Amino acid sequence: MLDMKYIRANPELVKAGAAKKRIALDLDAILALDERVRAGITETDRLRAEQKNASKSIGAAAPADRPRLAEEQKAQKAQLKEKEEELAKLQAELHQLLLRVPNVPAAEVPEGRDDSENIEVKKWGTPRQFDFEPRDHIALGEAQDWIDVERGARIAGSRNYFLKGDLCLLEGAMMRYALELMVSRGFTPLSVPTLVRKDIMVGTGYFPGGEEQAYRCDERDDLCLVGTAEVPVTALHQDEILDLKDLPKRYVALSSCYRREAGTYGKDTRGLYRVHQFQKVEQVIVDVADAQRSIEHHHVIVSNAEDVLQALGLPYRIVNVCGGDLGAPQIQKFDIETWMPSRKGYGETHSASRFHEYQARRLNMRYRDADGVVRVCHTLNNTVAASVRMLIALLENHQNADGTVTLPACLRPYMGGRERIGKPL
RNA sequence: GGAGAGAUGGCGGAGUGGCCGAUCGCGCCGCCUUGCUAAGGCGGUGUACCCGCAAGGGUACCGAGGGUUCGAAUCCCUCUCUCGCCGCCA
Repeated sequence: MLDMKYIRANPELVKAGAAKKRIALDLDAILALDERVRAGITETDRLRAEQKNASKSIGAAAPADRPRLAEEQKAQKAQLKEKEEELAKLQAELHQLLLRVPNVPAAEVPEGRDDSENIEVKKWGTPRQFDFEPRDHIALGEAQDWIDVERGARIAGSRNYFLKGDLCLLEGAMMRYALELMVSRGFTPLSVPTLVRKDIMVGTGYFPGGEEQAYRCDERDDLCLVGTAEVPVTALHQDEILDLKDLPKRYVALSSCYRREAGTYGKDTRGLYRVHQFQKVEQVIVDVADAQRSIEHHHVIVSNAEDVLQALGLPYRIVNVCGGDLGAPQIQKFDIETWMPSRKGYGETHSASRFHEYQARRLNMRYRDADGVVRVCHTLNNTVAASVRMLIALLENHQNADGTVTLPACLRPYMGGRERIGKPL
């Protein structure tokens, strides 16, 4: 959420930002409503002050006079109540509108309508030239009895799966490697709730707007399944005023992630590219409101992810996500796409976002700066390693002609020291 | 799931209808006293919003939301959370 004061001071910037993101926004309606709200506040404050003074003088008056004076206050009270109700309604309306005002994208975000216009900013590694006919991860996984999508679907519907045997272990190995790498870099590991209250979904910017993508248990329990550990981790310090000396906060969390994938029928139906549930290690940074420091953190969290991919020996590219493909909350986003032979292309495995105070303001997460002034934090996050999508890349890129898969050195300690998995087919 | 106790400022802890945005203590900040240290004295010390060029003024907030009242931290209702007890489950 943007600060109303900022919007008032920079309406053209906000409008241009929404336009760059291709998000419809009637800012003038918001500005007009804001005027009415402020006038309402001034008015109710004045009436309340009168009311308070009158009450005080009743308390000070002779007891005999009090009933008469109290009687006279009743009309005032009714008027105040009416104004208050009117104001509360306007404020609620304004708040709802503000929740939908998109964050202003950075100047370095490219113009563009959709992901086809994202700009590649880096490429690492060379897609492997196979001297045999490579299998895709499903063919390989089923032949090795590593993947069972049929029973997954029977038990939980389409886009659900079982991982078995060494692939199950490999998933754990990759998660553990990613987690430990981040811990070695000073990130605090967290085990987090994956069911969160609806206001946390609002606080992190997923609601309103993303309701269709979330599994919801809120009818009975007001809880939603998170699509990423970003949600509980970013919200960890909700409603807190943090000490400057404790910033930045660096967290890493492994969690299950749940996505409804509404509106993707017929898209990526083969294999495990698009699934309803997966494991992910996520990194989150909370720091002071300093644009330059946010940019530095952004680079760091991207390079953390790059280090994982490089250690895994997976070719990837980084794209600077264009305005039209950017979500409402982000200032800027870099997606990392990993080479997947079966797609004959790069598939998104990481998403590094910079928010400035958009999330922190909604979460009411602040800190006291060196001058003692309370300010709203900045937040960022990025994937470290995402299961299934990166398992696809691992299996497909590192497969051998005989159907075995060579393990990257960094994962071997987590796989009993083995160099490869799978039986010759 | 059942019966109970509690929730006040950074912390501790008063406060049972008007003099309470809240005594006091600790902590913290500033100044002062005192060779140093220890100790002491004085003053200050929440968040948000509105009006104002500013100085300043105003409003709200005592877990959350409603209610009673001219007036609520204080009375009533609902909810949440915390703590310990019983039951159930792991």
